[in-house]
Amino acid sequence: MTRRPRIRDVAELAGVAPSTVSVVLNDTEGARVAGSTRDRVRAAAAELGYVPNSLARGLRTQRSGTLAFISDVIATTPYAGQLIQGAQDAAWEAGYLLMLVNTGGDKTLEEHAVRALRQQQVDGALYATMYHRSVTLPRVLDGLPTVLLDSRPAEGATTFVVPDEQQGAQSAVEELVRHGHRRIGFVRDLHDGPAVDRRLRGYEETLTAHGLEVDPGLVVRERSDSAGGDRAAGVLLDSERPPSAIFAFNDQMAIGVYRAAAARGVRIPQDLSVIGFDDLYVVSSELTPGLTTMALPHREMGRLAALALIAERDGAEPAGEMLVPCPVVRRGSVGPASPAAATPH
Amino acid sequence: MTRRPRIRDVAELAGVAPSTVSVVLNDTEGARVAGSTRDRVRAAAAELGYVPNSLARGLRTQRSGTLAFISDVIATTPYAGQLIQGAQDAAWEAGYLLMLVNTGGDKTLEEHAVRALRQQQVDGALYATMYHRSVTLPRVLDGLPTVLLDSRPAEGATTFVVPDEQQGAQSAVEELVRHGHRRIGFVRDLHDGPAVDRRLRGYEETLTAHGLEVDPGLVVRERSDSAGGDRAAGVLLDSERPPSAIFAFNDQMAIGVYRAAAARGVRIPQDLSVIGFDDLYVVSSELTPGLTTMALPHREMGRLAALALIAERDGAEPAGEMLVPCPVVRRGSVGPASPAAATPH
DNA sequence: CTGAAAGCGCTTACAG
DNA sequence: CTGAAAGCGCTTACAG
Repeated sequence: MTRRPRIRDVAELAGVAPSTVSVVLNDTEGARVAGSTRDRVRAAAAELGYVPNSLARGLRTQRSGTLAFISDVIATTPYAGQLIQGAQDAAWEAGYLLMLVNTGGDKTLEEHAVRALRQQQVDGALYATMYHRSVTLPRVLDGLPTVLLDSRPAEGATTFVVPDEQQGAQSAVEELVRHGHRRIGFVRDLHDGPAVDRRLRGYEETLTAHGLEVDPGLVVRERSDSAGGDRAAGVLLDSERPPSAIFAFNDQMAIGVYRAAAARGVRIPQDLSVIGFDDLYVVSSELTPGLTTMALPHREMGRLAALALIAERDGAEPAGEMLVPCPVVRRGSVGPASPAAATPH
Repeated sequence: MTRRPRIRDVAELAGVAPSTVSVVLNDTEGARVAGSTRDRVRAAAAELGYVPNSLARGLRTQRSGTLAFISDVIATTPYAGQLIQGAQDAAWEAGYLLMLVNTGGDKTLEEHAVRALRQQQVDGALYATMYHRSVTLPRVLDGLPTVLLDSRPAEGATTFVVPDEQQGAQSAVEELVRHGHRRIGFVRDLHDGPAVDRRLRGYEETLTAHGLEVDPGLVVRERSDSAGGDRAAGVLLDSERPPSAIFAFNDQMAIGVYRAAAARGVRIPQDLSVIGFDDLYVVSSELTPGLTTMALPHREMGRLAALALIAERDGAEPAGEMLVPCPVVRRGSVGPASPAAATPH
């Protein structure tokens, strides 16, 4: 393998100075180069297969053309890929490449990693978390343009991109109301957090907006896994006045709702409508009937975050909170409310 | 934010030349520097929070300290994370950072991306695919140390890291034989490929090794999704002499096996044992009973690939084929063979 | 044991 | 319209 050509090789072949090659290949503003010279330079570069060395360029311009993608354990979840994909696509279009680091939530590793990333002169950082939560940025990130992905800053005014949880919950409930449901249960996570808080608010406000009663007895707290969903739905289905529809905090809990229904001979969607959240596709598409659920717009979030980061790096004002809408994905778990709804048989 | 310190700043503070700082901080071989000088340099570096600029270093040393991770659509599958995580961990330990590019299988994009990556002077490339298959490396990669991840080279002697499919199938069948099964069905993918070919061979050879009949009627070809698994298992369960156990090509097909069994009143594992492949955890752990399956060692594969790549970059001979064992993950779908096995009731 | 010089491969004022 | 020079921040022979 022969050595890669340098700018000087192109200059010699074209019979010009290296600086002229640089100016031509970069289309430098305000530099006047004769058309014939341009052509000669371009031809020479093409002939040699010249590709500029980004390290040398970065050293000179103080821009590396790379962005850090730092995440806790995100890359190991099924969603992560979309977040990365979206960020990468937007970065790519703007001429940036992503340097990836997964910290596994280890703060010491995180600090070392950020140091290594800064050493590589990344132009900015995307800081992503596994699910929507509140975080404190590590100090090593100080001074580097940073955008949070799927989390919000516990302090400070860092730009952040998160799903519009409240709108998602609102759309979910409206989907049910539209099908005639009037008593709608909500099986929620045990713990509070940005996601559950906003989904709960969206649920309550939408009920109110439609003149429906907000019955605390219809909201059951449980662990946010399928077993928890099973138990929570059990409480609802076994109550005096069972709901005709259940909105599950997430798809894992929705699996449990299916189980609770099956155990009681309650059919979905004939006797009970179910709507989930997250669109964990391996789950939602494999259930019978398929689960109607709110999708988390990970790809779009990744795109927007990268775009915002690049803009800030280029001097734009921090964008602050960026909410990305969650679209409904209709499968088969929502049907019309029937008078006999949720009555065990 | 004040400008980051350069090596000259450290040198001035320590009262030495920049070259001495470099030698001390890099622990350069064969360079004799007085202990007291070393201490002064280290103290000065620490005081200023000095971090060398990798771009400048890379320009000089012709090593960027970065590795490319190129994949088709891998980052969007649940497995991808582990592959990346393993590669990243190993790279990190060796002082490398990963630059990620997802091509989505687009060859034009791939070519541009590789060019950009080479422009960034990556020291080597990991080329990963979504599932075990045969690939032809793009020419733009010529001359760059490369290791294939989860795929094998259609031509050439590129080092590649893949799961040991045959051993996996062997372990799966032995797990069933150990439980007394003698008639074991195999529901396989419609198409041939490195994975299915080797799993089939492992299945057949293990049966033979145990003196069991290899009945072509026990191998059913279908689409490798749950619907396909459902149909294939149906054929097996409805046959004259149904098997007491089914080995599914992958977990998606295993879901279908569960469905076919349920539809016929065949209980798992009492009447029928099932073992899958892939350990698609969202699936395998949510089924009832939990699915016993062969895990794809993605994390380990990522580790080994990165290690092999770095070794080659450092002058080692290409390692060729690297097989990584697939461990069995026991849940609840394998039980003892019973005489009444798989008899519908 | 330590320092001065050259050079990695670019880009950017600055001359002409 | 084009070229010569300086410099980005390091490391590496080479002197001394």
